[in-house]
Amino acid sequence: MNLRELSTLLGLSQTTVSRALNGYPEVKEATRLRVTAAADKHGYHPNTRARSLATGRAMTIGHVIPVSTKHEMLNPVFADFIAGAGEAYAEAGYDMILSLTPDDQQAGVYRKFAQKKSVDGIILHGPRMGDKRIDMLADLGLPFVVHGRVSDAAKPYAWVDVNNRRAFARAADFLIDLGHQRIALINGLEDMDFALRRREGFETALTARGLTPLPHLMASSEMTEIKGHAAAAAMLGGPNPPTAILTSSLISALGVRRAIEERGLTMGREVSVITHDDVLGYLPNGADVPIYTATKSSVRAAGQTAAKMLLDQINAPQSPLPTKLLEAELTVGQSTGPAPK
Amino acid sequence: MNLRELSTLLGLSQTTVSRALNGYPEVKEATRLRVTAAADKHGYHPNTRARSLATGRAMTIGHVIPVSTKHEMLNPVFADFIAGAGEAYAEAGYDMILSLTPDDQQAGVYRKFAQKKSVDGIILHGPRMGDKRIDMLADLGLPFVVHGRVSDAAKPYAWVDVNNRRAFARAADFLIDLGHQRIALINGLEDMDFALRRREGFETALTARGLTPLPHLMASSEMTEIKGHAAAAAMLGGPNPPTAILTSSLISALGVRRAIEERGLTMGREVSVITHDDVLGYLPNGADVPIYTATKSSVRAAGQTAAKMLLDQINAPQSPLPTKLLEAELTVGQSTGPAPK
DNA sequence: GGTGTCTTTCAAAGCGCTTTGGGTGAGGGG
DNA sequence: CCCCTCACCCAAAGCGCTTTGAAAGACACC
Repeated sequence: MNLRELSTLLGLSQTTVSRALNGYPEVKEATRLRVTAAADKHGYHPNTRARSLATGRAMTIGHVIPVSTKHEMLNPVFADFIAGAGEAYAEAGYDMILSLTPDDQQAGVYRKFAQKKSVDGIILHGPRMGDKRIDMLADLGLPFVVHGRVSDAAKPYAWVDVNNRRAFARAADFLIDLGHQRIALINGLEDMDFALRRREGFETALTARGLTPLPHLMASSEMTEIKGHAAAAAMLGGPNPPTAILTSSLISALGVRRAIEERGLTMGREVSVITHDDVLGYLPNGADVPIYTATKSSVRAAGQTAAKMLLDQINAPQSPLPTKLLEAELTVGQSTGPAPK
Repeated sequence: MNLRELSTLLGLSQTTVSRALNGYPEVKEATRLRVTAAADKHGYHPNTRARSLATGRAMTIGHVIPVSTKHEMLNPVFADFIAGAGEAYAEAGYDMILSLTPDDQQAGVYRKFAQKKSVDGIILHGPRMGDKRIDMLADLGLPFVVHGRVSDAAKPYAWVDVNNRRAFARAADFLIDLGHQRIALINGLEDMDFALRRREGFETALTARGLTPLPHLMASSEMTEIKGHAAAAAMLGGPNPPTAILTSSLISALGVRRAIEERGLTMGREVSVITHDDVLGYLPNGADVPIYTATKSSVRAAGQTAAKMLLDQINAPQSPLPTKLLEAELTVGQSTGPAPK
């Protein structure tokens, strides 16, 4: 069923039917009702491709997910972020197209998106230090919102980000208040912008309280159970082991806990652990009482606000570039306690 | 830059330019080179919407991801599956559109996809017992491939699935060979088709070897660390505790291990564990020597083959419906050992 | 009855591409 | 020299929709 068939069926012109369905005022209420009823009955939905060709709007948002060529790994937060964004799109009648792209082909993908006119806007994931994608996208004139920030971008841009610096500073402060002196940081890969900010927050808090960040108590690697375990095991087995550990993700924290228990220690007693928690649906941090003390910030919520911001940009291109800093909340669980005397 | 501009720039007709770019034989090799060079230089890519309107092919595949309305949870395997599928699409020049859809709105989404002509085919995720989506899609006449199977579908359909029954039977056999008698199953939610098959395989293997599957040693819940821990803790703390546990996912297995160690036991000695491992990128099971004995089957690879099957279906609609059963490999790690005397 | 103002409807153009159905000129055979 | 066949290129239709510009009808007012 297409517009022509529907209109001849109704004995009306395509114009009238189209206007009736799209809510234009030039059509009598009675006819509108007749039209919508018929459309419903025959399950008529306008052909997306024809419609976007005519309107110039794709009603589609592109997500470009970087796939590391080195590790072939997909950051598990994307799934939740996209779930959040998807809700916003569904509500606004937008579709989402996903492009898994190796690091080195990113630029081309954005250009193609712009030239093929297949999306009205883009969400940029996983920004890195000195990411050149931002300036490129700004030049393309395609609205976009970044999940995260790039510290040294030349042009202004729209973004949604967690206040990583403050979150990790607060977590460190909390541990220091508990009397901990040797605090370790098990961070994500520090070519990611968010990881850098976390370290900055961590170091700032320590020095502000008169402590010196110790190199042997700072690790940076992929955020997996294995790597978390390895880093923690090395630190706990080395000289001057930490009494507290800050971790960048719940998955690493699982490994850290394993390393602690392997040494016959108890998390929350001999060694305290605070983790950042992206609140992923399949990795709940405790049910009632949270197990891990954590800086919580829902990635899903971030996805939702990023999507809404992008849609706003698309509908009002002249408005100033929106930015949104999400604060993580520090929830206390059973993984922290006073420093052993 | 659009086709008209490009063609006047070259002093050729749109027809010739289009043909040159699309590899038709009616154009001299010299002109083709001239055309492609100009297209490259100006970064010309045909407008997707116009092209698909003209050809009738969307060059897009739809993935409908069910979002449980109850738990609001997104199965983490989707990310890896989609990464695999994405590779296949990128290679074939297809786009992927994602629709996160609450359970109860699935039907509508498929209908819309079909009517709006926005996709050429669909991949169906997370099939359940008695899933009605299959018959519906078959009626719509849109090519589709199911990730998983539906035991009681009325019509034939294309699918890719792991041989869950055999995988779990082999795992159980392996444990029985090691002398285990009280073997537990910590399964996923059993309204999912794959979970049911796993239980069938488990029970079949036990009875074939003269053992009786015990209700108190079979649990079924979401596959999270927390739930895995809870189920294992209950079993190990109850009467007639298991000496071996079969688990449906690596994430649950982490919880199971935690429960074991909490009781002062050692995984692989007092209690053996075998898990199914979907080989997710961010959850590697050991680096060199695998930690967990596991039935391994890469979800990413499944995504890739599913995507290829779908593209084949689209290009040759008359060919018989393809199906592909992937065998899981049983890799031995440190989490299993002979039954304690 | 003529004029003007709304309201309601329509015909047709246009979005950017592919594809059908020629057309033109060069080369070869009779 | 004429005709036929290729090789190469082009004009125009059509994909299904939105939107512009205009026409037709209804109504009121003078």
